[in-house]
Amino acid sequence: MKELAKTYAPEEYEDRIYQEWMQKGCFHAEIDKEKKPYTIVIPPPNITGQLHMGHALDETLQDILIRWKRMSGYCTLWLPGTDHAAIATEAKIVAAMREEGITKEEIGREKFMERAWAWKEKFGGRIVEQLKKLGSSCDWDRERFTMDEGCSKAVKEVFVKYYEKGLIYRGERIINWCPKCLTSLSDAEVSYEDQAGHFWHLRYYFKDSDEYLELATTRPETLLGDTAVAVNPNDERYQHLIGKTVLVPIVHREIPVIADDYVEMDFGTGVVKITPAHDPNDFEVGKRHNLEIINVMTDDAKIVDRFPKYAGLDRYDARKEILADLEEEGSLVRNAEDYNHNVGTCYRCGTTVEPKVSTQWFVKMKPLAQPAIDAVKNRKTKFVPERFDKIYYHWLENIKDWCISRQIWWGHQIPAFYCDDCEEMTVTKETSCTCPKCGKPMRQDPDTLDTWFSSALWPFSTLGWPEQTEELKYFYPTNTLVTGYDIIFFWVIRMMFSAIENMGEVPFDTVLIHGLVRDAQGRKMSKSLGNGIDPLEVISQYGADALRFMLATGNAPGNDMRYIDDKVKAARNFANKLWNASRFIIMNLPEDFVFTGLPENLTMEDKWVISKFNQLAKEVNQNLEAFELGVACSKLYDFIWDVFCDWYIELTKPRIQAGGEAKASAQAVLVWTMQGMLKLLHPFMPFITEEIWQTLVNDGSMIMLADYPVYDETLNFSEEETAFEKIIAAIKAVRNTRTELNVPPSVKAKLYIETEDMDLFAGAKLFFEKLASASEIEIGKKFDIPDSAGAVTAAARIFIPMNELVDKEKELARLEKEKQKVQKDIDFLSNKLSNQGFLSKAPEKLIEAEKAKLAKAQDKMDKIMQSIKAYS
RNA sequence: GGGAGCUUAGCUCAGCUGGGAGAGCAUCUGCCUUACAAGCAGAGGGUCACAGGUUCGAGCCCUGUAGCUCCCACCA
Repeated sequence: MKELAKTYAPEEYEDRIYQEWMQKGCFHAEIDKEKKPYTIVIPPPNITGQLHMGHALDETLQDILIRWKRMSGYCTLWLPGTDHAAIATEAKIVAAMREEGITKEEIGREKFMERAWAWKEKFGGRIVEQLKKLGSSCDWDRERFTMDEGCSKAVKEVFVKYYEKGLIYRGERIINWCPKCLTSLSDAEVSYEDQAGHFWHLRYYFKDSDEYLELATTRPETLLGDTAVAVNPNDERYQHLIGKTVLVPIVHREIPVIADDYVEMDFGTGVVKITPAHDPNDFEVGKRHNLEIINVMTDDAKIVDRFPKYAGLDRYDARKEILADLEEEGSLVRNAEDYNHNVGTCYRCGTTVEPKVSTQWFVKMKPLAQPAIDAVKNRKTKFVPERFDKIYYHWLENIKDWCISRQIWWGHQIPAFYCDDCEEMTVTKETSCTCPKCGKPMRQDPDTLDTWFSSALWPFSTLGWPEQTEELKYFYPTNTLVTGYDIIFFWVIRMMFSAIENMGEVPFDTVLIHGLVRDAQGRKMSKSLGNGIDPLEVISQYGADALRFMLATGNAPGNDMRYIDDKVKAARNFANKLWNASRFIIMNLPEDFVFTGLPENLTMEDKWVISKFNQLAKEVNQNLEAFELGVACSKLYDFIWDVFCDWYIELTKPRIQAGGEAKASAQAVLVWTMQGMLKLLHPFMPFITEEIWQTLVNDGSMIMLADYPVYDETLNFSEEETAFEKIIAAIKAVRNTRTELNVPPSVKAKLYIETEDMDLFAGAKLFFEKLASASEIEIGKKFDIPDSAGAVTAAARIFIPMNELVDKEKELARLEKEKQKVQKDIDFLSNKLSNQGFLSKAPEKLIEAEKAKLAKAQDKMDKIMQSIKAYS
C-alpha cells in the first residue's frame, strides 16, 4: 500500500497532478456521439492581464461545472483562450515604447504590429499558465485567441454580412472620445461617475445692447464652439427673444437665440448655450436647427489653432484662462457655485471622455436587439439568478447604435477600402482590392474594430465558424456561460445578438452570473488602492484546493463576496481533515488490500453512514443542477467532517482494533465511503481528491475520469438510519451530562441504559465505551440506581452512578431545566396539532412528522419525570 | 430621475418551491482519546432592519418606511 505524506502539503503534488492530467489528455474533448455534449467557453482573459481574484472565482465555478459534467458521463468541452483587448493592450505597448523613447507613429503600423504580436507571445502565455495553477481542466489543444486566423475570418465574415444587410453603416456622429487613448469608445466603454464641479453663470449680451441673457455652464471652455443659445419654446420669459442675436463672450461671435423642447424651463435660468461639437444633446439640437458645428479641441483635448489665444492649452487650463477673461470682460456673473455632476470616463484609463463629432462605423442595434430580448423572454437562455434578465432587457430596450471603429492599430482592421481618386468605398473579405470604378488600388480603412466585436463571436468562432465544422455541429450551442455581472453589457448581450443573427440560435442555455470578490472591508479590489489579493500567493500558501473551496462556499449566485483570509484557512483546514481521514484509512489497510465492494454483513452504523452518503449524493447533484454550488459545498463539508470523520471513523475504531472479519468489513465500508466522498468532492477540490484517490485506489485510474456518484435506491436504509440516530443521541446526552458535571474523560463510569430498544443498544455497547467514557454497560427495561447522574433522550434513560461526584441539588436543577425545555416543545407541538386550521390544511406528511415529534418529546418527558421523582 | 441588491449570532455569510433559525471564525469550559491541536468533546449567543398585510403557519410571499451598496439615465 502506498502512503500519504504525514502532513497536508498541497505544494508537493498540485503541479505534478496537473502535469499528469495534461500528459494523459484528460482535458481533451473529442466528439463522442454516444454521449451528450456539455460545453463551456471561457470568458477570454486579456493577454495583458495577470490572474486576479475575479478570474479565480470565474474559473473555479466553470471548472466545478465541467468536472461534474465530465464525471457524469457528458462529452465535456471547456474551450479556453485569450482576448487581444485592443485598447488596453495597445496602451501598454505604447507605454513600453515610451520608456524606450519611441512613438508608434515613428515606427509605423507594420513595425508596431510586429511588436504587438511579440508582446502577445510574451504575455499571452502568462495568464494561461496562471489559469493552470487553479486546476482548470480546459482543453488546451483547442486554445484560441480573438485575433487568430479563425477568429479573424469570422470577424470579416460578420462585418461584411452586416454591411450588406445594412446593419453596419459609416457616418458622422457625436461619439465618446478618450483624449488619452486617442480613440472613440462605445457607450458601454464609458463609465459615469459623480464628480465635484462648478456651475458658472455667464452673460451673453444681445448684439448692440446692454441687455443680456444669463445662463449657466459646467464647461465654460466650450463656449468657443457655441453656435446658439436655446430656450424652451413655451417659456414666457423668453418668448420675445427667440430669433434675436447674442454674442458669445470673448470671441464675440453672433449666434441666434433658438427655441427647443430640450431646454428645461425650471432648471437654472432656463437658458442653455448650445455647443454641437462638444455635447451629445447640443449635437442633436444643432441637427434640428441646422447649426454650425465648431470643433474647439484637438484629439488630445487641447484648444485648436482657430483660437490663438488658447491654442495648445489643455481643456482644464483653457477653462482657467477663459474664466479669467470672462471675469475681466464682465461676462461672468458671480463666483461659481459648487455642483456635482455625472462625468463620463474611459473605462480603461479613467480619463474624462470628450464628446466628439467624427466619422465612425456603427452597428445598427434595434433590429439585432429585439431577437435577443425575445430569446431570454422565451427562456431560450436563462440567467442565474433570474434578476439579471431585467438588467439585460433594460439595456437592450434602450440601446443605441454601437460605435465599433477604434482609432488604434492593435485589433481587427476594418475590411473597408477607399479609392483616393473617386472616393468609392468597398467592403470586402479580401485583404486588398482595386477600385471597381476607376481600377486604382484602394486603401484600407486604418481603423480597427472594438475588441468586443470579436469576443461577441467567441462561442461559435472558436468552434470553427464560418466553416460548418463537426465541432460546431456537436458542441454548439454551448451550455453554460459563467461570468461576472460587470460584463453583461460588454459581452453577454453582444454574444446573444451576434449568435442569434449569425447562427440562428442562442449561444448558451444558461448564464451563471457571479459577483465581485471584494477585500476584507468590502471594498472593490483595485490597483490604485493596492488592496488586491494575488490568487497565486494564496495558492502557494494554502493550495489551490483551499482557494477554490473558499471561493465556491458560502455565497449565492450573483452576490459579491469578501476575501477573508480566515475563510481560506478554514478551507485549508477542511482539506487537512480529509487528508488525515484518508491517512487513517490507508494506514490500517493490509498491504495487499483490494477493494471489491461493500461487504454482505453491514452493521447498523455501516448502514447509517451509507444511507446518509446516498442522500448526500442525491442532494449534491440536485444542488449542482440548480447552480447552487455554495450549498453543495457546505453539504460536502458537513458530511465529511461531522458524519464521516467525527462519527463514522470513531465508530469503526473498535472493529479495526478487534481485527479479523470485523476489521475487514469496516475497512471496506470506510474505503467505499471515502471513495464516494472523494468523487463527490472532486469538482470542488480536484488536486487533493486525485492525490488521495491514486494512493487509496492505486489501480492506475484517475478520479477525474471516475463516475460521479448518484442516488441509489438499494442503498437507502432509512429505518436503520433512524434507529442508529438513537444511539448517537444517547452518546451525546451522556457526554453532555458528564461535561456539565465536570467529569474528565479519564474518569470512566458504568452506564445503566433503560430502554425499550434493548437489542439496538445492546449492539452498541462498544460505542458507549469508546465514545461516552463508559467502563461497562448494563441494559434493561427498568433500573433504579441511586446516587447517579442522568442522561435522558427520547429512546433511553441512562444512569451514570458517580457517587460523590453527584450533587443531588445540582442534578435536580439540571433535570428541571431540561424538563422546561421539553415542556416548551410539547406545548408548541400539541398547540399546533390541536389547531383545526393546521390539521385541515397542512400536508399529511407534515402532520405525521409533527405527531412523531410530539410522541418523542413526550417519551423524553416521561423519562425526565421519573428521574426527578427518583431524586426527590 | 429610473432599476436592482443588501439589512439574519460579536464578525463574515448560508438559508431550496412558506412548515419549530444554521455554518465558519470569535467567546467560554474541559481534553495531547494510538488520522488530524490546521485537532476532539461540550456551552453560551439571534423580537431574521422597522411597520402593516396575506396564511392554519412568514426569515422566506404582498404593501409601505428607513439605512447601506451598486447599475442605468442627455437636466446644461
